[in-house]
Amino acid sequence: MRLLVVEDEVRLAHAVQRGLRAEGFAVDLTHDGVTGLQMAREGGYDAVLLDIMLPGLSGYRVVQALRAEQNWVPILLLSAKDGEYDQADGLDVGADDYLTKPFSYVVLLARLRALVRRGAPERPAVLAAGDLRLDPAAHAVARGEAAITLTAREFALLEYLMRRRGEVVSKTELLERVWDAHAAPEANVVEVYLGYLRRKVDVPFGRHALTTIRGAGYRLEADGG
Amino acid sequence: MRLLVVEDEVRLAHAVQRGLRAEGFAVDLTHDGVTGLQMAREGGYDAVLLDIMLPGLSGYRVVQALRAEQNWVPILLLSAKDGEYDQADGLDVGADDYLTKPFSYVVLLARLRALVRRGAPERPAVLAAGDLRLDPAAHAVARGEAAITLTAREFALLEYLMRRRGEVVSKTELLERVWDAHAAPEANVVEVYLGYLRRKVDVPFGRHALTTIRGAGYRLEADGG
DNA sequence: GGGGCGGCTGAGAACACGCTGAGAGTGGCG
DNA sequence: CGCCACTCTCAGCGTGTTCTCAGCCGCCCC
Repeated sequence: MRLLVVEDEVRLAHAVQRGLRAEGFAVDLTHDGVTGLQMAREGGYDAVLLDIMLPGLSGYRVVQALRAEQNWVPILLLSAKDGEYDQADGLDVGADDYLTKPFSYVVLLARLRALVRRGAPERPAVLAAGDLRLDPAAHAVARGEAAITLTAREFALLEYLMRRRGEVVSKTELLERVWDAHAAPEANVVEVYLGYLRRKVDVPFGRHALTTIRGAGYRLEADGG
Repeated sequence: MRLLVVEDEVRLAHAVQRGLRAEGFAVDLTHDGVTGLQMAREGGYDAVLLDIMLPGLSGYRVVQALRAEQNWVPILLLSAKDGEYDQADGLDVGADDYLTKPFSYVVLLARLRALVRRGAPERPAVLAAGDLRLDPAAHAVARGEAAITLTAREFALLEYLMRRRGEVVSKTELLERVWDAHAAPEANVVEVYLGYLRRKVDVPFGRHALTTIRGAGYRLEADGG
C-alpha cells in the first residue's frame, strides 16, 4: 500500500510519515507542489495526501492538473482552517475528501483507509443547467447530445457561471475569479469571452442561457436558457 | 444541518441514516417518492438524498416537481448502476449531483458536504410583497407568473422600497440611497423613476403597489397593492 | 372658486454600456 | 523555424438608459 504525502510543514510531514509507516504503509514524502505533481503523475500510489498551501504549486492546482490528465488517484486534501483556499474548491476540482488542520491522527487514518479501500474513485460532480452540462474534471461540456469544445478560458468562465447559475455575476467578480485576483479593471475581456461562449453554447442551439443584465453583470439561466 | 433521505432499500437507508447522524446531521427518512416530495416541499432541509428507483413516484419525477415549484434545495441523486434512468437525465431535470450505487460512505459524505456548503443558493433571500417578488441575487422581478424587466436604476429603486415595504420613504432618502449619497437635491428624478416603475409593475396588472404620500414620500404596499 | 404647491409625464439630449471585428502578441508543437 | 490555437487589446458602433426640462394636472387650503 503506497502513499504519497505532499506537505511543506516539515515537522507535521515527518510525524505523519512516521505514523503511517507504523501502520504498514509505504510512504513517500515531498514538500512542494511541483515535485508532488510529478511524483503523483508517475503513478503507483494508492492515495495522495495533499496540503493545499504549498510553495510552488498549490494543492488545489495539483488536483486540477491530475484530474485534467484523467488521473483518478484518490486524493485527500489537507487544508488549514483559515486558508485562503476553501475546501469546497478542492472538492470541486476533484479531490475525494478533505481534512481540516489541525486533525487527529485517528481520523486521518480512518479516512485514508476508507479512501484506499474504495479503490477506483467515482467521477467527480457534474454541473448542469437544463440540458447544458459541464464536467469540471473531464473538462467536457455538452448541450444535450452535442459535445461542445471550449478553450481553457472559455471553459473556466462557463464553469464559474454554472456554479453560480441563476445568479447575477458582475464583470469585476468574473475578472477576479476567472482571470486574476489582481486584474486591472479592464472589463472588456469579459465581454469578449462572453461573446465567444454565446457563439458556442447558445447560438448554434437557438438558446440563450447567457443573459446580460445591463449595469449589473451576467446570469446563466438555471434552466439552460 | 437537516437532511432528508428518500430511499426504499430499508437496510441501506438505515445505514446511511445512522452514519450521517454520527456526523452530526439531523436525518429524516422516508421510503417512497410521494411522501418524499411532500416532506421536501415543506422545506427546511439543507439537502436531499434521493434514490431514483422508488415506489410511487420516481426520484426523477420528484426532482422535476420540486424544481418546477422553484424549490432549489440541493439534491444528490442515488442511481443504481444499471438503472433504466441515466444519470444525465437526473441532472437534466435539475439535480445537483449524482452517485452511482454502490458508493463509498466517504464519497457520499464529501459530496454531501460540498453540496451543502455550495448550497441552496439562499434562494429564500427573495423579497416579496403580495404576488410581487424581487430576487436580488438573480436580479429578477416578477408579478405572479409574469417576469418583469427593469433597468438597473429601476431595479435598485424597487429593491430599496421593497426592503422598506409598508413604510413611507422620503424622496430625499431615496435620492441618497438609490442615487448618490452626495446627490444634488434634484428630487425630480425620483418622481420620474417612480413613474417608470408604476408603468411596469402596477399599470399592466391593474394594481397600485406604489402609493404617493403627498408631502412625505412613497410607500410600497406590503400586500403588493 | 382661485391660487399655490407638489407631483406627474412626454420629449429629447447626452451618455454609458456592452457587442463585435480586426489584429497583435504569445506559446506550444511539429 | 513556421504554423496554429489561444488570449487579449483596441476602436467603432448601435442602442438602451439616465437625467433634465418644461408644461400640466390635481390636491389642499384659503
